[in-house]
Formats: sequence, C-alpha cells, structure tokens
Amino acid sequence: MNATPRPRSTRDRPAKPPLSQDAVVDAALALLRSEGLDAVTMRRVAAALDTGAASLYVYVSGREGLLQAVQDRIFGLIEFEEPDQARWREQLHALLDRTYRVLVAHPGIAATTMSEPPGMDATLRLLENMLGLLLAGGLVAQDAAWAVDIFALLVSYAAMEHEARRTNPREQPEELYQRFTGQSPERFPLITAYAAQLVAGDSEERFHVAIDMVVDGMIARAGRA
Amino acid sequence: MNATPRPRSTRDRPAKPPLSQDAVVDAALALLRSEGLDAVTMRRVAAALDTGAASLYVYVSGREGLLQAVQDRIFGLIEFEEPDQARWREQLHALLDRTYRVLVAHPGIAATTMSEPPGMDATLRLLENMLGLLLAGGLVAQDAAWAVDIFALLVSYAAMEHEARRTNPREQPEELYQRFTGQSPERFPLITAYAAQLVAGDSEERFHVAIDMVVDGMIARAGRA
DNA sequence: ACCTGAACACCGTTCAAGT
DNA sequence: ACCTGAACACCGTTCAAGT
Repeated sequence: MNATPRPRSTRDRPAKPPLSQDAVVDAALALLRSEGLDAVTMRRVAAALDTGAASLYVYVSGREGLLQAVQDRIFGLIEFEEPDQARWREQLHALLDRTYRVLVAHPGIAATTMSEPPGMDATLRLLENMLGLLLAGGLVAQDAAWAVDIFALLVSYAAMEHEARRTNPREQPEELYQRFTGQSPERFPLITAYAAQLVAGDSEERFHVAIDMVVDGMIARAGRA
Repeated sequence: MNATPRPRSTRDRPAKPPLSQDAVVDAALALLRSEGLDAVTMRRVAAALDTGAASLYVYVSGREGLLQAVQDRIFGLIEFEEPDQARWREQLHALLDRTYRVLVAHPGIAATTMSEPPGMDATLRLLENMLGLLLAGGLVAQDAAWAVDIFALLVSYAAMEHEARRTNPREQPEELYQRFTGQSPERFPLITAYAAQLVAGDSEERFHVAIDMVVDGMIARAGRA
C-alpha cells in the first residue's frame, strides 16, 4: 500500500501518540517535573513530541495558555473531602497541605498560580471545596469568599518559599540570620534584636501559622458582626 | 589639545552623565515607569544610556541584581512614621497603603518583591518599621515577625491584582462574575451561588480586609497565649 | 585598565510554502 | 485542510579584541 521504506518495523519509534491538547500538556508536565519551569519552553515541549514549536499552537493558545492547562492538570491531582461542620478547620489545613505538596512537586508552577484568576475545571473544584469548608465553619459568606483568595495566595507563597530555600543559598535561614544580625543595631534595632524570630520556622510551619491567623481573624470578625 | 572635530559645541549631547550604579538604576526606573517591567531589559536600559548591554555588567550583577536595586530604590520612596502605641493599627494601614501606591506606580515590580528576601537598605527599613508597629501593638514578637512577611505578601499581591485588572480583560470583575455564574450549579453550587461575593471589592478593599483579618488573628492568638 | 562589538545560545510567535 | 521550516524580532550573558 505504501511504497515508502520503513526502518525495521511497522512502527519505527515507540508508540508516538498523535498530537492533542493532552499530549502537549503531558509533555510539558514531564519537563516541569524533571527540570523545572524554565525548561518548559514551547521549543523544548515540541522537541519532546518530535515536532516544531509552531505545531503546538493548534492545541494551546501560546506559552501562557499551556501553563494554565498544566496548572489545572496539577490541581486535578488534589483530592477533596466532603466538608464536615465538626472538623472543618482540620479539613481546611489538610486540603491546603495537599495543595502545598502538589505545588512543591512541580517546581515553579506556584508562581504562575498567583497571577491567574481561577477559571479552569480543577481550579474551580479547589475553589468550590475551600468555600464549602469555610461556610461549614459558619463564616459570613463575604468573609469566606475573600478568605479563599488569601488561602490560595498563602499556599502558593509557601511553595515558592520552599523552592527558594531549596535552590537559592541566599534564602537559606542561616544566611538570612547572618544578614539580619550583621546590620547596624542603631539603624535597625528591631531587625537585629529579633533576627531569630524573623527567620524562625520552615515554610510549612510559617504557612500553618498564617492560615491560623486568617482563620482566627475571620472568626473574630464574625463574632463582632 | 584635541584634534578630533567636535560638532558645534563642547558638549555634543545634553549632559550625558558618566555610567554608575545609580545611572543604570535611574534608566531602568524610567523605563519601568513608562513602559512596564517587560521593557526593562539589559539591552534597552543600555540603549537608554547610549551604550551596549555588556557595559552594564560593571555596575550590576545581571538583570536580577538590577531589578533588586530598582526595587530598593522604589521602597526608598516610602515615608515612615514613628510607631505610636495609641494608633499603631491605623499607622500600619497607612504604611501599607503608601507601599501599595508606590508599587502600583511601578507596574510589574510587585511580582519581583515576592521572590526576593529582604536584604537591601530601604527594604530593611520597611521591615524595621512594620515590625515596630506590630510590637507597639503589644503583639508577641514571634507572631509579629511572621506577620511582617504576610503583610509584605498581601500588599504585593494587591498591587499585582490592581495591575491585572487594569490590563487584562479576563481579570475584570464583570468578566469573572460571568465566568462564575456561567458554571453548572450542580457541579459548582457554591461558586454559582456566591459569585457576587467572590468578585466583590476592588483590590484596595480586599487588601484592607485581608490585613484586618491577619491583625485580628494575631490579637486573638495573643489573647489565648 | 577599561570598555564594548559581536557572538553564543537561546526565546515566543508568525506565516509562507509545502504536502 | 493540515502541518511546519524558516524567519522575525527579540532575549541575557560572555569574551576576545580593541583603545
């Protein structure tokens, strides 16, 4: 039927799937996991799929659109619990912990989650679930709606901080402590005095405290209203 | 003394200053204000100074170092008040408002403040002042130290949100409201029911509420301890 | 000693020209 | 109709070769 000579087998490469949105996102995700966000360029994703960068534009709107699809795929990995009034606060922490872990497993993606409003499917499910937990906690709807945004911000920031401490020597707590204590005590009396407090805790502890502060603040507001 | 012919005057161009760190940062700042962060490339900054990109590396360590110096210059524009126990909370809001306005006046720089730990002079002064306000409020030192980080995050986020809403039609509240209410009420009962609350408030209002939640949360924690 | 043109190794995106 | 090589218009950073 086909006169073109094929090398050795009917399939000359191991099951190259046809291009599709999913295949493009898969390739980007693999690159993200193995080499981080900087490696996720249109050209390298295309190369992993044995094609040219131009071919990707049929399936994604551009690099930004690709990254959004990747983000949504990652959020799709998070499992949800039905909100339970008796343990909503614990459930909130657990949900945010799972989100944190998924973000940390995909270096660089946390930064992109902060600059995009929720819109895709898995992102909306995360939003829906967080909102459910806060409403189960008896919070005022307006406060809950605003707080969801803050929690999303805090978890992304914690993941970014974790990555920075892992890869950037300048962000190591010891380094930072030295920098704070090395300042002039006349000019910076508080920074030098409280350097230990400023660098205390790992990203996960800092992030749990932050969540608790916001939750306690919401409850205080609800009590006043 | 010099045989090279000069055109018309002893100075053939209007007082071109010699290169220096300050001159490089000035040029970057001007570009940032007029065209945003994307315009601040080594090549364009150099072009504004009538030289090549390579020449900048004598004064800054690279693009990242330049952006840090720019950030510190911007924070240097913020004025500080001596912390006053009687009105620390109001002073905190005012300080964060001034920070917000300075960030908004320099599109794109807010994103860079989130990924760099405090280290330069003006950034440390901001940190020192915020810490002073929280301690004047009678908060536990460890809580105050952690909260400073959260406030810095919240103000940067608010500035980013403001910029996004100004430039990205997809982030306009009306657009977002349509997207939320357009979802399936079976799959997303809360998002569809509370779409109005989710998009309520401009970036400044949302940011003030966030600050109050954190402050109230800190006070609640201090009361428990 | 100081400065910089040109080169290196990349980018995202577009589009004419092929099949 | 679909796909893509090559081009366009850029990047940050380095370094040999000039003054």
